[in-house]
This record gives sequence, C-alpha cells and structure tokens, in this order.
Amino acid sequence: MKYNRETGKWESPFWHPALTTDAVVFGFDKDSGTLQVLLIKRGQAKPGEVPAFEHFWALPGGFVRKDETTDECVGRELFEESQMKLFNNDRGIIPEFIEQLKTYSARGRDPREFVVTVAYYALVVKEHYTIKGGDDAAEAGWFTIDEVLDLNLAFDHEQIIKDAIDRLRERIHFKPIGFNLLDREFTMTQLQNIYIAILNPPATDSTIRDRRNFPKKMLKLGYIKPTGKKVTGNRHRSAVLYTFDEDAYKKAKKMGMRLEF
Amino acid sequence: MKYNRETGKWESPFWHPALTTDAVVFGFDKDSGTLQVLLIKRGQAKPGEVPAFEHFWALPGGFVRKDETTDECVGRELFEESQMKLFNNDRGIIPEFIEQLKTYSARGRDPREFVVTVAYYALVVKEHYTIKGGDDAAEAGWFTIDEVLDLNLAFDHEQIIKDAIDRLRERIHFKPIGFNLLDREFTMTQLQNIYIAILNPPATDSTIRDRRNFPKKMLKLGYIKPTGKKVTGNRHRSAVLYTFDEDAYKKAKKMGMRLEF
DNA sequence: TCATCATTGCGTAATTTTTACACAATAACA
DNA sequence: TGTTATTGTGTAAAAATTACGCAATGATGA
Repeated sequence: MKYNRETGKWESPFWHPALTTDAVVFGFDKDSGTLQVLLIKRGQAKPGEVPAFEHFWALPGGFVRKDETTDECVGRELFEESQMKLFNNDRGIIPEFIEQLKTYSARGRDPREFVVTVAYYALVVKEHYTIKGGDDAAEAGWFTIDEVLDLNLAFDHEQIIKDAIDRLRERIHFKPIGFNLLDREFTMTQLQNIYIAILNPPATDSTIRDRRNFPKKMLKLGYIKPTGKKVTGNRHRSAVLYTFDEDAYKKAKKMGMRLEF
Repeated sequence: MKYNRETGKWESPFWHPALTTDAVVFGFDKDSGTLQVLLIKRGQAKPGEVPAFEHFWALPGGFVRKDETTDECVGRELFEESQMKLFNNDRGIIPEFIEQLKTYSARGRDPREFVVTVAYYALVVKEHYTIKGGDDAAEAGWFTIDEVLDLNLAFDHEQIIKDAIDRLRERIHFKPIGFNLLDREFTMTQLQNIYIAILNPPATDSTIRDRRNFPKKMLKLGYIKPTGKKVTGNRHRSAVLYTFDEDAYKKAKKMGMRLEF
C-alpha cells in the first residue's frame, strides 16, 4: 500500500482487509483453583466512528500497524493497554508464555467492516498484576470460564476463548506450560489444581485427581525439582516447594524422551 | 476500504496489510511409506510486476479476495489452481481434511511488499489425483519431506511445512486424521505406516513399529472395523481391509472416552 | 503338484505402569 | 497439648505395554 499525501489516504490497486490481534490471557486463581481470563470493557465510539459493541466486555487487542508483525502487535497491545489503563504496576502485561491460536475471518464478525483477527493465547502469573480501581470504574477484570459464558462478549470473542481452552488442553500434554501460571516456586497441590482446571478430567480419574498419584506422574517426567524450601504460615503441615528445571527439560527433550503428560 | 472509481484504487485512512493463504497438502505414498507434500512451481513475473521467487517451488496459495474468508480462499485456491493447471481430474483438489495451521507475518517474508499469510494444512488421498504432464513441463509435484528440505523453497514455505509436520504429529494423538490419507478401505499395514511416517517413533518403540502390537492399540480405540473383504493379487497372504467407522468414533467421543492414540 | 517366498494373523508370558487405596507427619492455634 | 486441616509416603491389585514366536496364506515357478 502506498500513502497518498494529497488525499491523506492509503491506496492500493487491490482490496486489503483490516487486520487486528486479540489475546486470550489466562491466569490462575490459587484460592478457587479456577482458570480465569482477562477481559477489557470497550469504550464508547468517538464522534464520527461507527459504534460497535460499546461497553461490552472483550479480549484485549487492536489494529496491526504498518509493517508490524502480529507477534509484535499483540505484545504491544498487551503492554500498552494494560500499562495505561488497567494495572497499578509500573509495566504492562508481559506474558510468561504466549503463542498464536488461530486467525478468524468470518464475514460480519465486526459490524463496521471486514476485519481479520489473529488470536493469541497467553499465560500469566495473575498475582503479578493488580487491576486498577480507577475513575472509569471496572475497565478490566478477571473472569472464570463459567462467568465468561454468561457475559455476552463483543465480536466472536466467546468462540475465541473456547478455542483457546481447547488448545490449552491439547498443548499441556506436550509442553509443560502449566508452570507459567504459577510463581517460580510452587507446591504440588497448586500444580495439580492447574492440571485439573485445564484438563477437567472425569471425577473417576485418579491419576490426576488423586493427591497421592499425581506427584508420581509429575515427578517421573524429571524436570521438576524440590527447592528444599517449604511454605510457612499455614495452620497445617508445610508443603514442599518445587521449581521447574528448564535445563533438565531441554536435556530430556533433546534426548528424545517421552515428555507427554 | 473503499473503491475510488476515479483513480481505480482502493483507499483507506489506515494502512492495511496484504493477505494470502497457503496450504501444506499432505499425501501418503503407499509404496515407499513416506509422507509427501504438494508443491507448485512459481511462474515468471508479468511485465511491470516485481519478480519474486520466479521458478521456485512453493506451496499452493494466493491472495484473499474482497470479503472472502480465509477458509473460502484456501479452498478456492486449491480447487482452481489444481483444476486449471495441475491435474487431469475433472475437479480440483478438495481435501478430505483441512485445518488452519498458523499465520505468518514476518517482515521481509515477501520481498515485494508486506504480506501476511494464513497457512493451512490438508490431507488428501494422493491416488485420487494424477499430475498433468502438460506442456509447461512439471508445474506441480509431490515431494517427500527430505526432498523438500533440499529444494530451497520460495518465501518462508520451508518453515511453514516444518510447522505443519509438527502440528500433524500432535494432532494425530487426539484426532484420527490418518485415515484421510488412505482410501475408504485400507489394510492395517498401510495405517501403521502412516503412523510411523507421521510420528517417526524411535526404532526401539515396539507398540507402534511392531506389526504385532500396533493392531491391538489401534483396534482397542473401537472405531475401526473390518469390512470382511481382503486384498487380492499379492504374492502372499491377503490382508484384511478395515474402514473408519465415523459413527462409532462420534459415539465414543460423546461418551467422553479416551481416544488418545 | 508342491516347495518357496513374502507377508499377514494371532497368541501369550514377562514386565511395567496405572489405579485405588490408608495412615502417619506437620504446623499453627486455642 | 489436643484440635484441625492439610501434606508426604507406601504398597498391593489391576491393567496395559512390551517383546517375543509361529502358523497361515496366496501367488509363483520348478
């Protein structure tokens, strides 16, 4: 596309679609043991703009800039949007893990014009961020999967979130991504709750749901190590803290070991 | 974007990227037991066009038309391109299975301008198509994975193919897609060779590589059934023909059964 | 006609993994 | 010092995987 200084518009002999990125940011709530998604409340259309899903909850995202890759775009949007509007931290969201999910291009998914969006899914340590309670009331929030389904989201964002959960479920079998939802040091119970929340195994499953079997399966993989430390302050026996040993993981992977959970 | 009848160009106040789709079409060669990819030889740039990878081998694909979804685009490109130029059939390629892979947007991936491509991967029954030996010499061809790596493909198509193989490897654990590379009726050995070609298990693995163990694992899943027919004409014992029972698969899936291979 | 060849079908013992359990050990608190 | 809530560990039974061997078949050609 070329910029026409006279008209102030971009021109092309061919039709090009508009391109955006959106991110499904997952966090994990230790207390309730639930997987949560970060949503942002859409603002009001400015004068002259066509309104679209005003005040609806939506995934964080935005338009791809000139010559910007989608990876850069989604990173920038998460950082800027969260830094400016949502969190008290000195920095925006920088996910521990982010990966492309799928590209959505159904006609009518944006009522304003034909917009293609490249969706990502990301995992963050929720505790690292605190949502701002600023003047605009709640502009952002964490919602459990169940809550999201009742919320009537903007665009096709509900479908995107469903797809992201499906992908997460498949991915966790091959890549140890669960750790990205926890602090560097974590207890076995926390890790187990993440696997339960993501995989949602039947109540009868006892390798994942049984507290006595889960650690065996987990430790056998060989890349999570006890730190020697313990959690203190609870009114019961202290849990051992573990950590994800990236080197051990890479080595095991290189050796062609079975790392499927 | 709006069309300007005076200039004959499309205009927009914002920059929009060009969008294409590309497809990694996998076929399976029964004789050699290898997974193959369909490639198309790029033509010469027309006068006035900027040349890009002329006469290089590339994935089939092309530009997304106005208001066309990427799913529609990739289907159209496969159908048109193969129907018009490549195959002797009365129809173009209509894959038994096609799914979105990933979207690529690295700067410089297309030397002409900034082009984002949505890549798909597809599985077809190779025997259903015969490549035309027309006047333009070989315009299309099937290449094994090893051959592809020596070929120096156009754009980032080599990376796309590598990613497609990785995805295939993960996907086959959760969805019985291997059948889409074979005729409706197939022998256990053919199916086994597909699993070997896709998963490439270590030589020591004996559940997948051993002819005596593989059928047990396969049949236990419950959705492949013997047809009662046999292959004839070979100079050895006839193999039983099996078929994929879609109903049984759906039922098993609905019941929440473990269908992971 | 019958041995040959190349492959297929099937069976089973040994080994490993998963499953389904129970009970003792802690840490804070009253 | 007992109570409470949770964590750490062990182990038999059941199930699945692994590692094999051998007989059956179907065309071929001596």
